[in-house]
Amino acid sequence: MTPGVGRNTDAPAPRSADVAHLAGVSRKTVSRVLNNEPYVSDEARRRVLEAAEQLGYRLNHAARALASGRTRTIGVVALGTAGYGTASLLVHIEHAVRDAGYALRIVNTPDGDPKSIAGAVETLLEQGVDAIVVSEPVVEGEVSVRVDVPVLFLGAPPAFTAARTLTVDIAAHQLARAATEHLLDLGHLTVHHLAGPLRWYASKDRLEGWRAALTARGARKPPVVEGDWSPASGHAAGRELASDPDVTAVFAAGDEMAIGLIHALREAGRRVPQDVSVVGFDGNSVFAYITPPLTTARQPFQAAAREGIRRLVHTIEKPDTDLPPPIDPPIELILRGSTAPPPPHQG
Amino acid sequence: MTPGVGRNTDAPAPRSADVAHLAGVSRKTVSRVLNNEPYVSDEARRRVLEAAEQLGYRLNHAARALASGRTRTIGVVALGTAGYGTASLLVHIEHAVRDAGYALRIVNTPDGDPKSIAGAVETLLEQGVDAIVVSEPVVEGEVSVRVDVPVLFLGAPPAFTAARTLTVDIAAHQLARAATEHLLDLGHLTVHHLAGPLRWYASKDRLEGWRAALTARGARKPPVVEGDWSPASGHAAGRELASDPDVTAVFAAGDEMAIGLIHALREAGRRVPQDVSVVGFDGNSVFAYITPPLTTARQPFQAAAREGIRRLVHTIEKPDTDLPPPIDPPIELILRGSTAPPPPHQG
DNA sequence: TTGAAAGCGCTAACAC
DNA sequence: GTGTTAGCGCTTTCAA
Repeated sequence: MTPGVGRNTDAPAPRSADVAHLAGVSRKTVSRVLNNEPYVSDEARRRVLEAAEQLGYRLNHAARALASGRTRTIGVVALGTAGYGTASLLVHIEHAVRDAGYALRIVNTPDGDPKSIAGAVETLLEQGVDAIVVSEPVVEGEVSVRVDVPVLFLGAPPAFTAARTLTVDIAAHQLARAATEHLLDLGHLTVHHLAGPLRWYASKDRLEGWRAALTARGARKPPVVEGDWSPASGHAAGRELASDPDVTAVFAAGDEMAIGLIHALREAGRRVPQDVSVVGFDGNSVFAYITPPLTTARQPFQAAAREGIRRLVHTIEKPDTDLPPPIDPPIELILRGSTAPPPPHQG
Repeated sequence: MTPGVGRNTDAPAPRSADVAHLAGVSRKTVSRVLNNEPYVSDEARRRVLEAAEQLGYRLNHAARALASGRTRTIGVVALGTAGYGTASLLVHIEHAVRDAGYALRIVNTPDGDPKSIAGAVETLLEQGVDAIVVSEPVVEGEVSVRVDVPVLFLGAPPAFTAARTLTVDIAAHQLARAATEHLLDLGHLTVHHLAGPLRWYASKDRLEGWRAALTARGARKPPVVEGDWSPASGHAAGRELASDPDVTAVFAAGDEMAIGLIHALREAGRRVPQDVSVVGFDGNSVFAYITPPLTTARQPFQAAAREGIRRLVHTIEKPDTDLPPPIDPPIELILRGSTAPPPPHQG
């Protein structure tokens, strides 16, 4: 029963013609069966499947792509290095893509500036993809590529123009706002913000959510501190903020920066959460097990990936019909131990 | 200068024949230039490149693959969910693959049992790849697939037989041994072990490194506790171990399990590192910023990915020449604050 | 150093 | 329901 057993290993791989011959049908019928097309008798279908199995037949995707003009592959431009966020999003994208019956090509771009993104897109287009996913691109200038396949921008507005452009929000703005409001609700007079690199769209988005919350409550808007997503940058920011006694609450744009920040605060003798409250951003569950457990805003990576790929595949396969209505991603703030009411006011 | 500007967007994409025509050469010469083959005059090369640029020409990989039988693509069977280890390895593989001039296809397999791996390999083979990378497969039964491309097993022995099989070690055994020895050197009478799922090869490898260290020193071998890589499983294991006063040192097979473990120990009133020392495994730098900072064994992901892809590409391109000699991956134990000498003996 | 012809394995369009 | 014919865009002979 093991496919290929007994077949001479040096023999050329079987082609659809071999299957057709063995099944006693034409190549076209084989093709129909393999593509689940209608108008094939059950009997023919059965014989084809049996013959394919018996020969250990594997369809040649390159030939199919060449003949059909479609690759059944989705390309992803992944951003940044091995952070939890990127990795998590990628896993969910892979899953959604495979569920949809597509293959996945990935190109990573350590820095997501327009030029690198353009290069990555160009690479994917040349490799052959039916659509492209760009995750959280950095905004800063225009990307100029000729793109004739649909493009999905995850968690950011379009960074370049394509034939068909889709956008799926990851609700970062609302999450940032919810995180900030949580701190204000606890009684903090204001909330400081440790942002990601400000040239990243993701950073701006979170920053605006934070700012919107402060504006809505009429709270003072302290200057923003800029990090680079790394725990080291959070640590550096923490040293700075620790020296300012007015700082009682900080919203960090990433969990890892939050961890570095908390470490610096404690080194400076400021307790978390008794003296300073900290909220992170991402939702990595490992930070539930540190001391103090990190309160954080969970990004709905899975929902966003599913929804995005669903819309993308729809655009590939039924370009003329309307897209299904968007599903709003869930907003989830995970309350743990790093936040508390502010310390009593020290005249 | 922008490629494609001014070209009618609805016009068919230019083919190599169009480039040949514009450059005044044959299609074969265009092909030679694009593949960096010898025997092309500088003049012809220049004209071809210029024409390609002018037309915004993009080579069709599907056609090339069909004609040449080579895809210039490497497929990766990625294991597990979004852990730091997997993600980090993947990023380094992507980098190495791209440096080598290859494209990347990825199939993820949440559980790495033989059947899932066989399915993933089959999928990649059908999509078309020149080689396959299998990262840290689980051992448990045989995988039966007919594989006629070279396969690289990263951090584990071959999980199935292929035409050509390569192996690159991630030095987990040595790292586990070094981690255990570090604890013994501090004066601990023995070291407990929190392992990953024992059906994973990676778990067994680390377990054996731990056991080898104990054997070499003639230390008692306590029963192994089994986790599932998650911080929650580390936490559960920690509750168990905390109740045993003989436990003064634990080597955890993953950083995240170590974090959960430490949390449980502290909840039970056992201080880390004063009462119990803990060493993790992976090397995620964020855990340098928690309290206490985690001592851990850093896995040489980058070195292993580079070395593995280098050997794989050699096997694809020069199958008849000898492989370059293997480069031993570096062993790196990162000493931080979660380890200390054992507490004074309590008669 | 270059080119002409043949064909990679599949699907599209159209006949039956 | 099924088969026939003609390519998809490239590389591979092999000849010049």
